[in-house]
Amino acid sequence: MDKIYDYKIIESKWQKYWAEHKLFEADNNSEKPKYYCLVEFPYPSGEGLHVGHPRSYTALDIVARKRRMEGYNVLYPIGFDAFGLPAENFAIKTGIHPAIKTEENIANFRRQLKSLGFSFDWSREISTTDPKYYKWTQWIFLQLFKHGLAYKTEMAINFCLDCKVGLANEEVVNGKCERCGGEVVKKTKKQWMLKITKYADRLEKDLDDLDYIERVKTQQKNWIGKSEGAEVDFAVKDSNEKIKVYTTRPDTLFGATYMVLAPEHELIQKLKNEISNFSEVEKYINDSAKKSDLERTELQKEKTGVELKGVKAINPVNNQEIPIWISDYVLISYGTGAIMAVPAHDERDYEFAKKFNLEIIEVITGGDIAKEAYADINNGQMINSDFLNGLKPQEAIIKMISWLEEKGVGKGAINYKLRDWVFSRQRYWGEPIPIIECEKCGFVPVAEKDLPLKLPEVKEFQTSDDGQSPLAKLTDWVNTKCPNCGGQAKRETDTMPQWAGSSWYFLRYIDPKNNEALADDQKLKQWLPVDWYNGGMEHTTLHLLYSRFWHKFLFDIGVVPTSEPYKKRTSHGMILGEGGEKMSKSRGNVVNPDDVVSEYGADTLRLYEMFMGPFDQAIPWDTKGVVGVKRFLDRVWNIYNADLGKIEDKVDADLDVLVNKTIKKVSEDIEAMRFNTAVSALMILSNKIIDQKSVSQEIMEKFLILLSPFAPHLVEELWQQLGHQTSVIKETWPKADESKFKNEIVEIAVQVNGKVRAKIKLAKDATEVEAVALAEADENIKKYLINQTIKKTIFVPGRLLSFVV
RNA sequence: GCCCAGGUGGUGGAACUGGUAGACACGAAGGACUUAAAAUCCUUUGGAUUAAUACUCCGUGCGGGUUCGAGUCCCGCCCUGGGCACCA
Repeated sequence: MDKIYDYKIIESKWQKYWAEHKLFEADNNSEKPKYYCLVEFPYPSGEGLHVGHPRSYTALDIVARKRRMEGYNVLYPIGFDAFGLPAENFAIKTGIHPAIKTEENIANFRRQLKSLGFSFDWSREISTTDPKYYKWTQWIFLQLFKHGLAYKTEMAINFCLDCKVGLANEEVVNGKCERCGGEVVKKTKKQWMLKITKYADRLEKDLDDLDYIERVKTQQKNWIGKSEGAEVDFAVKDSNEKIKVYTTRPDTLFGATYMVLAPEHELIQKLKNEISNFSEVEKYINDSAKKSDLERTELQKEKTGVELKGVKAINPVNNQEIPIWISDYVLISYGTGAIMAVPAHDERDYEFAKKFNLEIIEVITGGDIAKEAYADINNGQMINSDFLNGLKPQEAIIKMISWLEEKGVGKGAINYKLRDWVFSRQRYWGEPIPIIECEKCGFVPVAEKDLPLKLPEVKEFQTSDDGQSPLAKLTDWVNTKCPNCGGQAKRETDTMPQWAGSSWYFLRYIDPKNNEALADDQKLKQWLPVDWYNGGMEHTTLHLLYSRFWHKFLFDIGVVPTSEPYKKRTSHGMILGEGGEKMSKSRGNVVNPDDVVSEYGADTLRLYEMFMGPFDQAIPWDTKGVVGVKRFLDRVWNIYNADLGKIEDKVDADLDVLVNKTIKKVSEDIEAMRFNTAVSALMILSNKIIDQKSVSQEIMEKFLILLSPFAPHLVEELWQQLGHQTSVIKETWPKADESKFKNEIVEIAVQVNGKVRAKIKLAKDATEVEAVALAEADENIKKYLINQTIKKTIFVPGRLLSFVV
């Protein structure tokens, strides 16, 4: 009687076995080389695991399992990033404390993750909401504060009207809130900020030495937005004031015919008395302040502005008097908040100058400035530019910068688009910011011995209408003594953003129970850096950038031994709904992993997600494809348990060649994240075994080892059936014997004038002479070669033979 | 507008540094088993032509080019997805 592949029994049996034998626990005292695999820990939402999660987790599970068999001491941990809005919103609706809901969700996630058989080291599980964990999140914040990298400032921030919460620039997408899609307006608020800009240079430069996929590197570089140029001072006529501008095109200085200040520029108020039309100017300033980010970017069709009448600026290169305007196309937050306008060679300035009839002076040849601005920096030569005339723009830049420096009116300068990180949230479910504000002493950190500063209990979780955190209502908690002078003081009531806990979690896995330090020095040295980190593209400019920043800071103060956290970063594509659209409850196309596991088994789900398509690409879910993969596993089971094959003591040259090729292919594909073709290679091998009706024990074992990272439960069961007492994890990953397929018989193409006219079979390492002889004997080839002279013969061993006649 | 990916059968996708396009899988069609169905197994499956799974022709978004040979390289376009966006 055939034995049935009962995946439910098999999968729970082996999950239990792995846990009981602690097979996946990383060893802190091992002689083996270490390997640290990391996946982004999930936010434990109420909906449970998404089928997208296992895509990433299975991929690195495969890597982790392969590394163990290659003799590494592997750390593959998991935890939960559990602070955040959904649990809080649920609390607002139901009154159930976020901690309770979060605990429940984590339990569900843990169950789901375990049901998929990932080789996580569960003994190191962490949650960012655990006070023993966030003690160290707060501790890092205090170090940032002590080193002047955390500061509170009044500034215009992005404020989501729906969430009633301040947002980091990174969290605003197309003028809308990244999380809820609500309208985002500018609001002036006192906010805690982190000086990530201080690290802009290193965050960009150090990317070069990292093994990150190229897309991630370019996205981070674009976000950091480094640009090189010059700062130039323009004097204000009859005044001691100067207008400092940043430009990437100092070569065009002779073409600067007017200046534009951002409406928020401080100089406008200073020059109040000299500006004859100040009421008009003031009106413009107020109008643009009212605009939301969305309006300001949407209204980009028509430029607006007002001239500051009564004041003029002086162009330092030619002492020309030029008008000063204000306009909201100049941003206060970039560069110096003021520009020199060169309408002939900048599109925006051109548009503005045309609208307000301002002078346009061409200083580079090559364009037609009667029609449009000519911004090409690589062509043309300088004109109307005194000492720059005749130079190419790139040469002119160098000459101009040294001229500016010589005259003391400017210098070479670098600018970044990156802005400081808004770190306050007026929310309950986050880490309290451990700062006390004392009337006398200012901002005083909570003493390190008093950490963690626990999140107090509240009755209401709602942010107040004036945008205050729910903590602000707890007067007993808020009013406290200054740790410094003992006087009356108030606690900070804002909490940290969700990105805080995830900025360092990979360090805690290394030593998750340590209460004396965020992790032990020796252990950090043992495990860092993370060797391979996989996660979503959506975290490239948020989590990934933030955690690199924190890590660099921790490195600078001697807490961690490496300047970068992650050696290698890869990214998985999204899994879309069956119609090719994003999975969402409203579309009703959500696939629940629990259903797939119960209907087809964990091994099928894992294998399907690896097989469905290129790992880094977005792919729609296809239940039919799941069925196909399940059939494959059924057949593998039936090789031994039904009559599809026999295990025999035999030598089979064909299978021996194929198994060695498969070893090579699967090994290489896993490293290159080509899981789909690795699975296909395994299918080809199994089809061949079934085709031959029998297989030797040795080849079957090699096949099972190759399959084991993908479908570990099934393989463990079969491994046991083959007579083994220990887990397949204890085996050694096989090496391909390339000599086995060196002189395999292959079919090669014979071309005449580039067209395939015949196929011939010969040994892979056959010589050209042998190949030509065989080809010329072919009837069809004869037809093409008759009455022709062969001009040239091209032979690619193992591939093709080509005659040119 | 700029910066990344990408465009291959009915579908998801393969194709090493330019070397047999369509691996593997899904779907479909036909057959076997079955009282029947499901499951399973076998065969076929880019298009045209054909008795033929012989030969030939066409075929990797479009138009050119380089080459004995182009899905792959070069030039010029079109389209899709993602990122950035008045960043001076």
